[in-house]
Amino acid sequence: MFKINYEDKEARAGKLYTKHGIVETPFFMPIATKGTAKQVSPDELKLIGSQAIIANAFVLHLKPGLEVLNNFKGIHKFMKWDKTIFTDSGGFQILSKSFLHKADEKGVYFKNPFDGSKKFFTPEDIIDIEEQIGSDVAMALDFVPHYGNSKDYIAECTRITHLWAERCLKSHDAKRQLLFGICQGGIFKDLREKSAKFINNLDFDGIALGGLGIGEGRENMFNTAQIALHHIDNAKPRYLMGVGSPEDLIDCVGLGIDCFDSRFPTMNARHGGIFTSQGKINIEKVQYKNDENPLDENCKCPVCKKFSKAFIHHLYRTHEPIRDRYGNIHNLYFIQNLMKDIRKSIKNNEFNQFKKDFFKNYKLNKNKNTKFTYS
RNA sequence: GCCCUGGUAGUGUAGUGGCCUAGCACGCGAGCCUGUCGCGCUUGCAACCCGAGUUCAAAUCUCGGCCAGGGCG
Repeated sequence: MFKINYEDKEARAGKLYTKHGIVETPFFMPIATKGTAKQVSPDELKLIGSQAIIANAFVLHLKPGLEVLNNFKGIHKFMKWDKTIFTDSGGFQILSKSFLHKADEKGVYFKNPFDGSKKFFTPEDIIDIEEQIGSDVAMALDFVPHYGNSKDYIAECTRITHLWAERCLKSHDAKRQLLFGICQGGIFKDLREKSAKFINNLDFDGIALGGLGIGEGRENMFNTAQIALHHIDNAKPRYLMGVGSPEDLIDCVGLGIDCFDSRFPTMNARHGGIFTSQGKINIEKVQYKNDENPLDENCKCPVCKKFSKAFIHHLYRTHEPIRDRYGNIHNLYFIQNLMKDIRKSIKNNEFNQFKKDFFKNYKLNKNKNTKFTYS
């Protein structure tokens, strides 16, 4: 169940009710594909302000496997996270050469990257796995095309996504967990509209926008999200999968998105990219060698409370493993704090002013439309 | 004093006459990362100990010097 409590133009603040608690929206989920956020413990995630995380059903089904998870009566008790857990279906792994063997409208042939074995999964299989894992919110299996695939191909992926969506819904036990559907369509207006309408018309508990943030660039992403949102019920929670960066989160909340997840904060942290109120910096640069200030002057995270830029810089330069923890904790805290501020500003009807103030200080990267490819 | 061996980016190395405007790794600099298998990706910087020869052509061969390591006295 989802309830909107405040609206400020398109932006909304509300509550998503799940079996493991209420999630205040809009919110961001750290990624815990294998049942843990990289380098950060559940207790720390709570301190950081995370209300929910997202794990990966397909990956967990490979390791540790459903038998183990069933012995623990589900993922929550296994990983010791008693708040909300989403599970991604594995649809995104279709983009990955190391996972995908082939896919057609019957289902997906996934490779097990650990031992090379191939196995066929129907949408029903995936739903069954997600139910057994015991997440609070399951994601439907979708067929994610690469950015840059032909329109014909993307139309076909979208068609299959729709077939799968219906089958996921049909086989899903609504009493056990919430189920979100995912629209596709690439950045093609007609395909995206059609897909948003189709998924919206099914009885999902939430609607996700999939296949974005994969190289199309900010402008295409915003335009596409906006197009899709026109055809999605206002009352349903909207989830933009795979986003993202501080700047994208703010802008997308402004479009009316309630829910996000992304590896962006943690992946950046592992590569030296640190979020600050002035913009993203690379902590490995020499200019921080003697900098006694915290990573971000305005941050109250445990890392900023204690350490200097110079020390963190040193940890990165010397490849000390703990640098990943500090970087991840800071970046995740930065994002959770941002979401908290965003929620507050919506409640006070000051979202636009908040956004303006944020971008006054936050320097955007020069190259915003860099393409990258999954392998 | 004599003999041997070796001197290639900051470091470690590849290269024994033309394929070397010298390769690789680490380093240093710049950029990137968006439903994570990934301490990753892209790109730039930086060297043939010195001198004289041989040769159409030398990091590579010869001679002298300097330096380092080893052996003999």
